[in-house]
Parts: sequence; C-alpha cells; structure tokens
Amino acid sequence: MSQGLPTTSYALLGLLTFGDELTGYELKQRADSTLRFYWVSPAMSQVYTELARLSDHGLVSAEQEPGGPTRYRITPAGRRDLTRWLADEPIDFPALKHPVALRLLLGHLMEPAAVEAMLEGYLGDLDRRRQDLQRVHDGLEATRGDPQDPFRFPRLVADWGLEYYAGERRMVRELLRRLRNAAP
Amino acid sequence: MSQGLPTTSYALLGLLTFGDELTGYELKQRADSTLRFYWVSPAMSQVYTELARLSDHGLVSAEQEPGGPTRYRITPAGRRDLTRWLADEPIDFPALKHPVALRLLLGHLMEPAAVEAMLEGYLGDLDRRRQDLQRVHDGLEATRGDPQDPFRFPRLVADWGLEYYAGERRMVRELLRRLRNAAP
DNA sequence: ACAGCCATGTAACTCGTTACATGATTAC
DNA sequence: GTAATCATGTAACGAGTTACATGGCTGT
Repeated sequence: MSQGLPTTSYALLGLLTFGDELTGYELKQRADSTLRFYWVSPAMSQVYTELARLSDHGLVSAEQEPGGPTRYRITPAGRRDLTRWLADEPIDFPALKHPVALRLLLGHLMEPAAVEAMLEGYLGDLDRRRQDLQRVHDGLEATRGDPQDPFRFPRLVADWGLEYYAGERRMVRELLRRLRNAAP
Repeated sequence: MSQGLPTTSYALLGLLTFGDELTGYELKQRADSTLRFYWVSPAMSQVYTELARLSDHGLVSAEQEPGGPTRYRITPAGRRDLTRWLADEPIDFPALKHPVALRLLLGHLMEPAAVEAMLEGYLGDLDRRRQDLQRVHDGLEATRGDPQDPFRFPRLVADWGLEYYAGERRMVRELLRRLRNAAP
C-alpha cells in the first residue's frame, strides 16, 4: 500500500473495469459475487465511502441521471492509477483467518465429539460456499471462447477458488478420519 | 464474538494452555510460530495490550519475579471462559485476503508476462512459507506417541497448513500452464 | 397493506497497525 | 564496543464494522 489508497479501494475500482458503469448498490453486489471469495465483502456503507473517496481523487466519475440513481464509471486517470498499482505495488502474502483451524489448535480443551461436530459443520459450510461460487462461475461461462472474453481472468480465479474448497474438503475429511482412528 | 473479547484475545489466551507461563515477548514468539499461519501475528504492542486486558478480566495472572520479566499464566477463570467460548461461540467461515488472486482477477489490465511473473513470485513465497511451517511442524514431532501428547492438535493443524500450501502450489502451477497455453 | 429490494449516507466504535520511546542483557 | 535480542509500553492513526436514519419503487 504505502503511498496511496487501501487495497479495498483498488479492488472496488477494479470491478469497474469490466466495461460497465454501476451504482453503489450494484457495485456491492458485484463485490459479493467476486471479491467476497478472495478478498472481502465491504459493507454497503463502506462501498459508498470508497466511491466518494475515489471520486474525490478523480479515479471515478459520478453521473447523476435525473430521476435515477448515481452511476459510477472509471476515468482514464483511474485506469492509469490502477494499472500502475498493479504493476508497482508489492504483493503481500495471503492472510488467512481460519476460526476452525484456530479451534482445532485448542482441541485439547474440547470434547472429542465437539471437535468432530465442528469439523462436520465446517464441511457443510464449505459445501454451501462452494455452491455459491459454482453459481458465480457458471454465470461467467457465457463468454467462454469469445476472442475479447472479458471474464477469462475472473473465471480462472473462480476455478482456483473451487479447487481450494475441494482441497479443504478433502483435508477436513482426512482430519476426521485421523481423529476417529486415535480416539477410542 | 458478540458478548466478549475479540477472537485474537482468546487465541492468545489459548496459547497459554500448553502448560507453561510466558512473558509477553515469549507469547509473541509462540504466536509467530502458530497463530501466524491460521490467524494473525498480532503486533508486539498488541500482545501487551491484550495481556493487560486479559489480566483486567482475571483470565490471566501476572507474576512479577523481582529482577526478572513478568510472566503470565492462565487462571482457572480464564480456562473456564476459554472452554465456554470454544463450546458456545458461533464459528465464522474462514476469511481469506488473497492479494494474488485479487490481481489475477484484474489480469486483463496487466501484461501477460507480468501475470506470469507474479504467479512465479508467489510460488517462491509459498515455498518459503511452507518451509517455515515445516520447521514448526518438526519442532512438534518430539512428543509424538506420548500418551499425554500436548502437541497432538497443533500438529494436526500444521499438517492441515502444509497440505494447504501444497494444494496452492499445485493450482498455481496449473494456472501458469493454462495461461501459457492460451497466450500465444 | 406490507414485504422486500433499491438507494444513500452519517456516527460511533473496535480492532489492529505503525511510530515512537526506553532500557536491560547477551553474543561476538 | 556494538549489534542483536529481550522486555515493555504509549499515542496516533487507519480500515472497516454495526447501528441508525431515510425514502422510493415493485410485486402480491
């Protein structure tokens, strides 16, 4: 980050590079269907705050159509800043906050059955999450093979996420197996 | 969280349940070798802040040995609160902040060579991270097979993390393959 | 008529970070 | 002697959240 806007700002700005102009509300929806899986889902209130800031910096333009909502579009300056950010900014290692792993670390303070129940609950959550992402992924399939395919990279990232969920599922099952083998 | 301390507080408290008493400094080291991989590495200053808060709540006791540093130990109340937290508190789905995936999502704004370089850089970072965790894991091997093995769960979590890094590595290699197949 | 979605924002607050400050002890 | 590690804290700030407030429009 160092000299500039927070990452979430650039992330939201990036969501405006897919050829359309969005309202704050729509931008939040797009964040919920993409950013959510690899970054964060900013709160509605933060989306508006960020849009105001991006607008102050001239990175997006706000077009108020009379009688309608305000639509935001990335400006040439915004595009310039974003590509510069992508090219120059150092990239942090991914940060994971994993409440299940954290609790498993403290498994000696839990009933064995509670540990198993927790992991099984997590399997269910994972499956729901995976389905959400699968739907997003399917929605990106439309443009596949297109010469100017705008969703090529989002689709790659979605594949990555799906693979991550699959791996997580395999490993949690393996952990359950190990716990059951050792318990009795 | 709802009614109580933030998760990081309980996480640090949890690190005091492995049978020893630690200084703030040592607690930070333990966090760096465990929490870092699944949760966060709180800053030194935050470790002291949390210890003060835990102490205020009577969840740890501070023992000041004259001429030496202050050592913190979990109290019975702390153990009670922590096990209650583990049993009752709802468990959030893991939150991932993945700067590499975020940038790949915006791959259409980068040079193809820059995208590949980014992923290769990430492979290197992953490998260094994996080695760090491997060393931590090896340090936990000592007590394997022990009847009262205190590190059984930390070892399971470390295995989980190592598997995650391995999966991530596989998938990034696959992404590089796909990018190269499509580029020319 | 009422629910649910679309649309926008402010205010208070929490978590956690960096910067700053200090000083003792240990290793080379 | 001087660098690294051990040890402890305060202060300022930033990022992001929840709670609150408001109001139109749409479907049943």
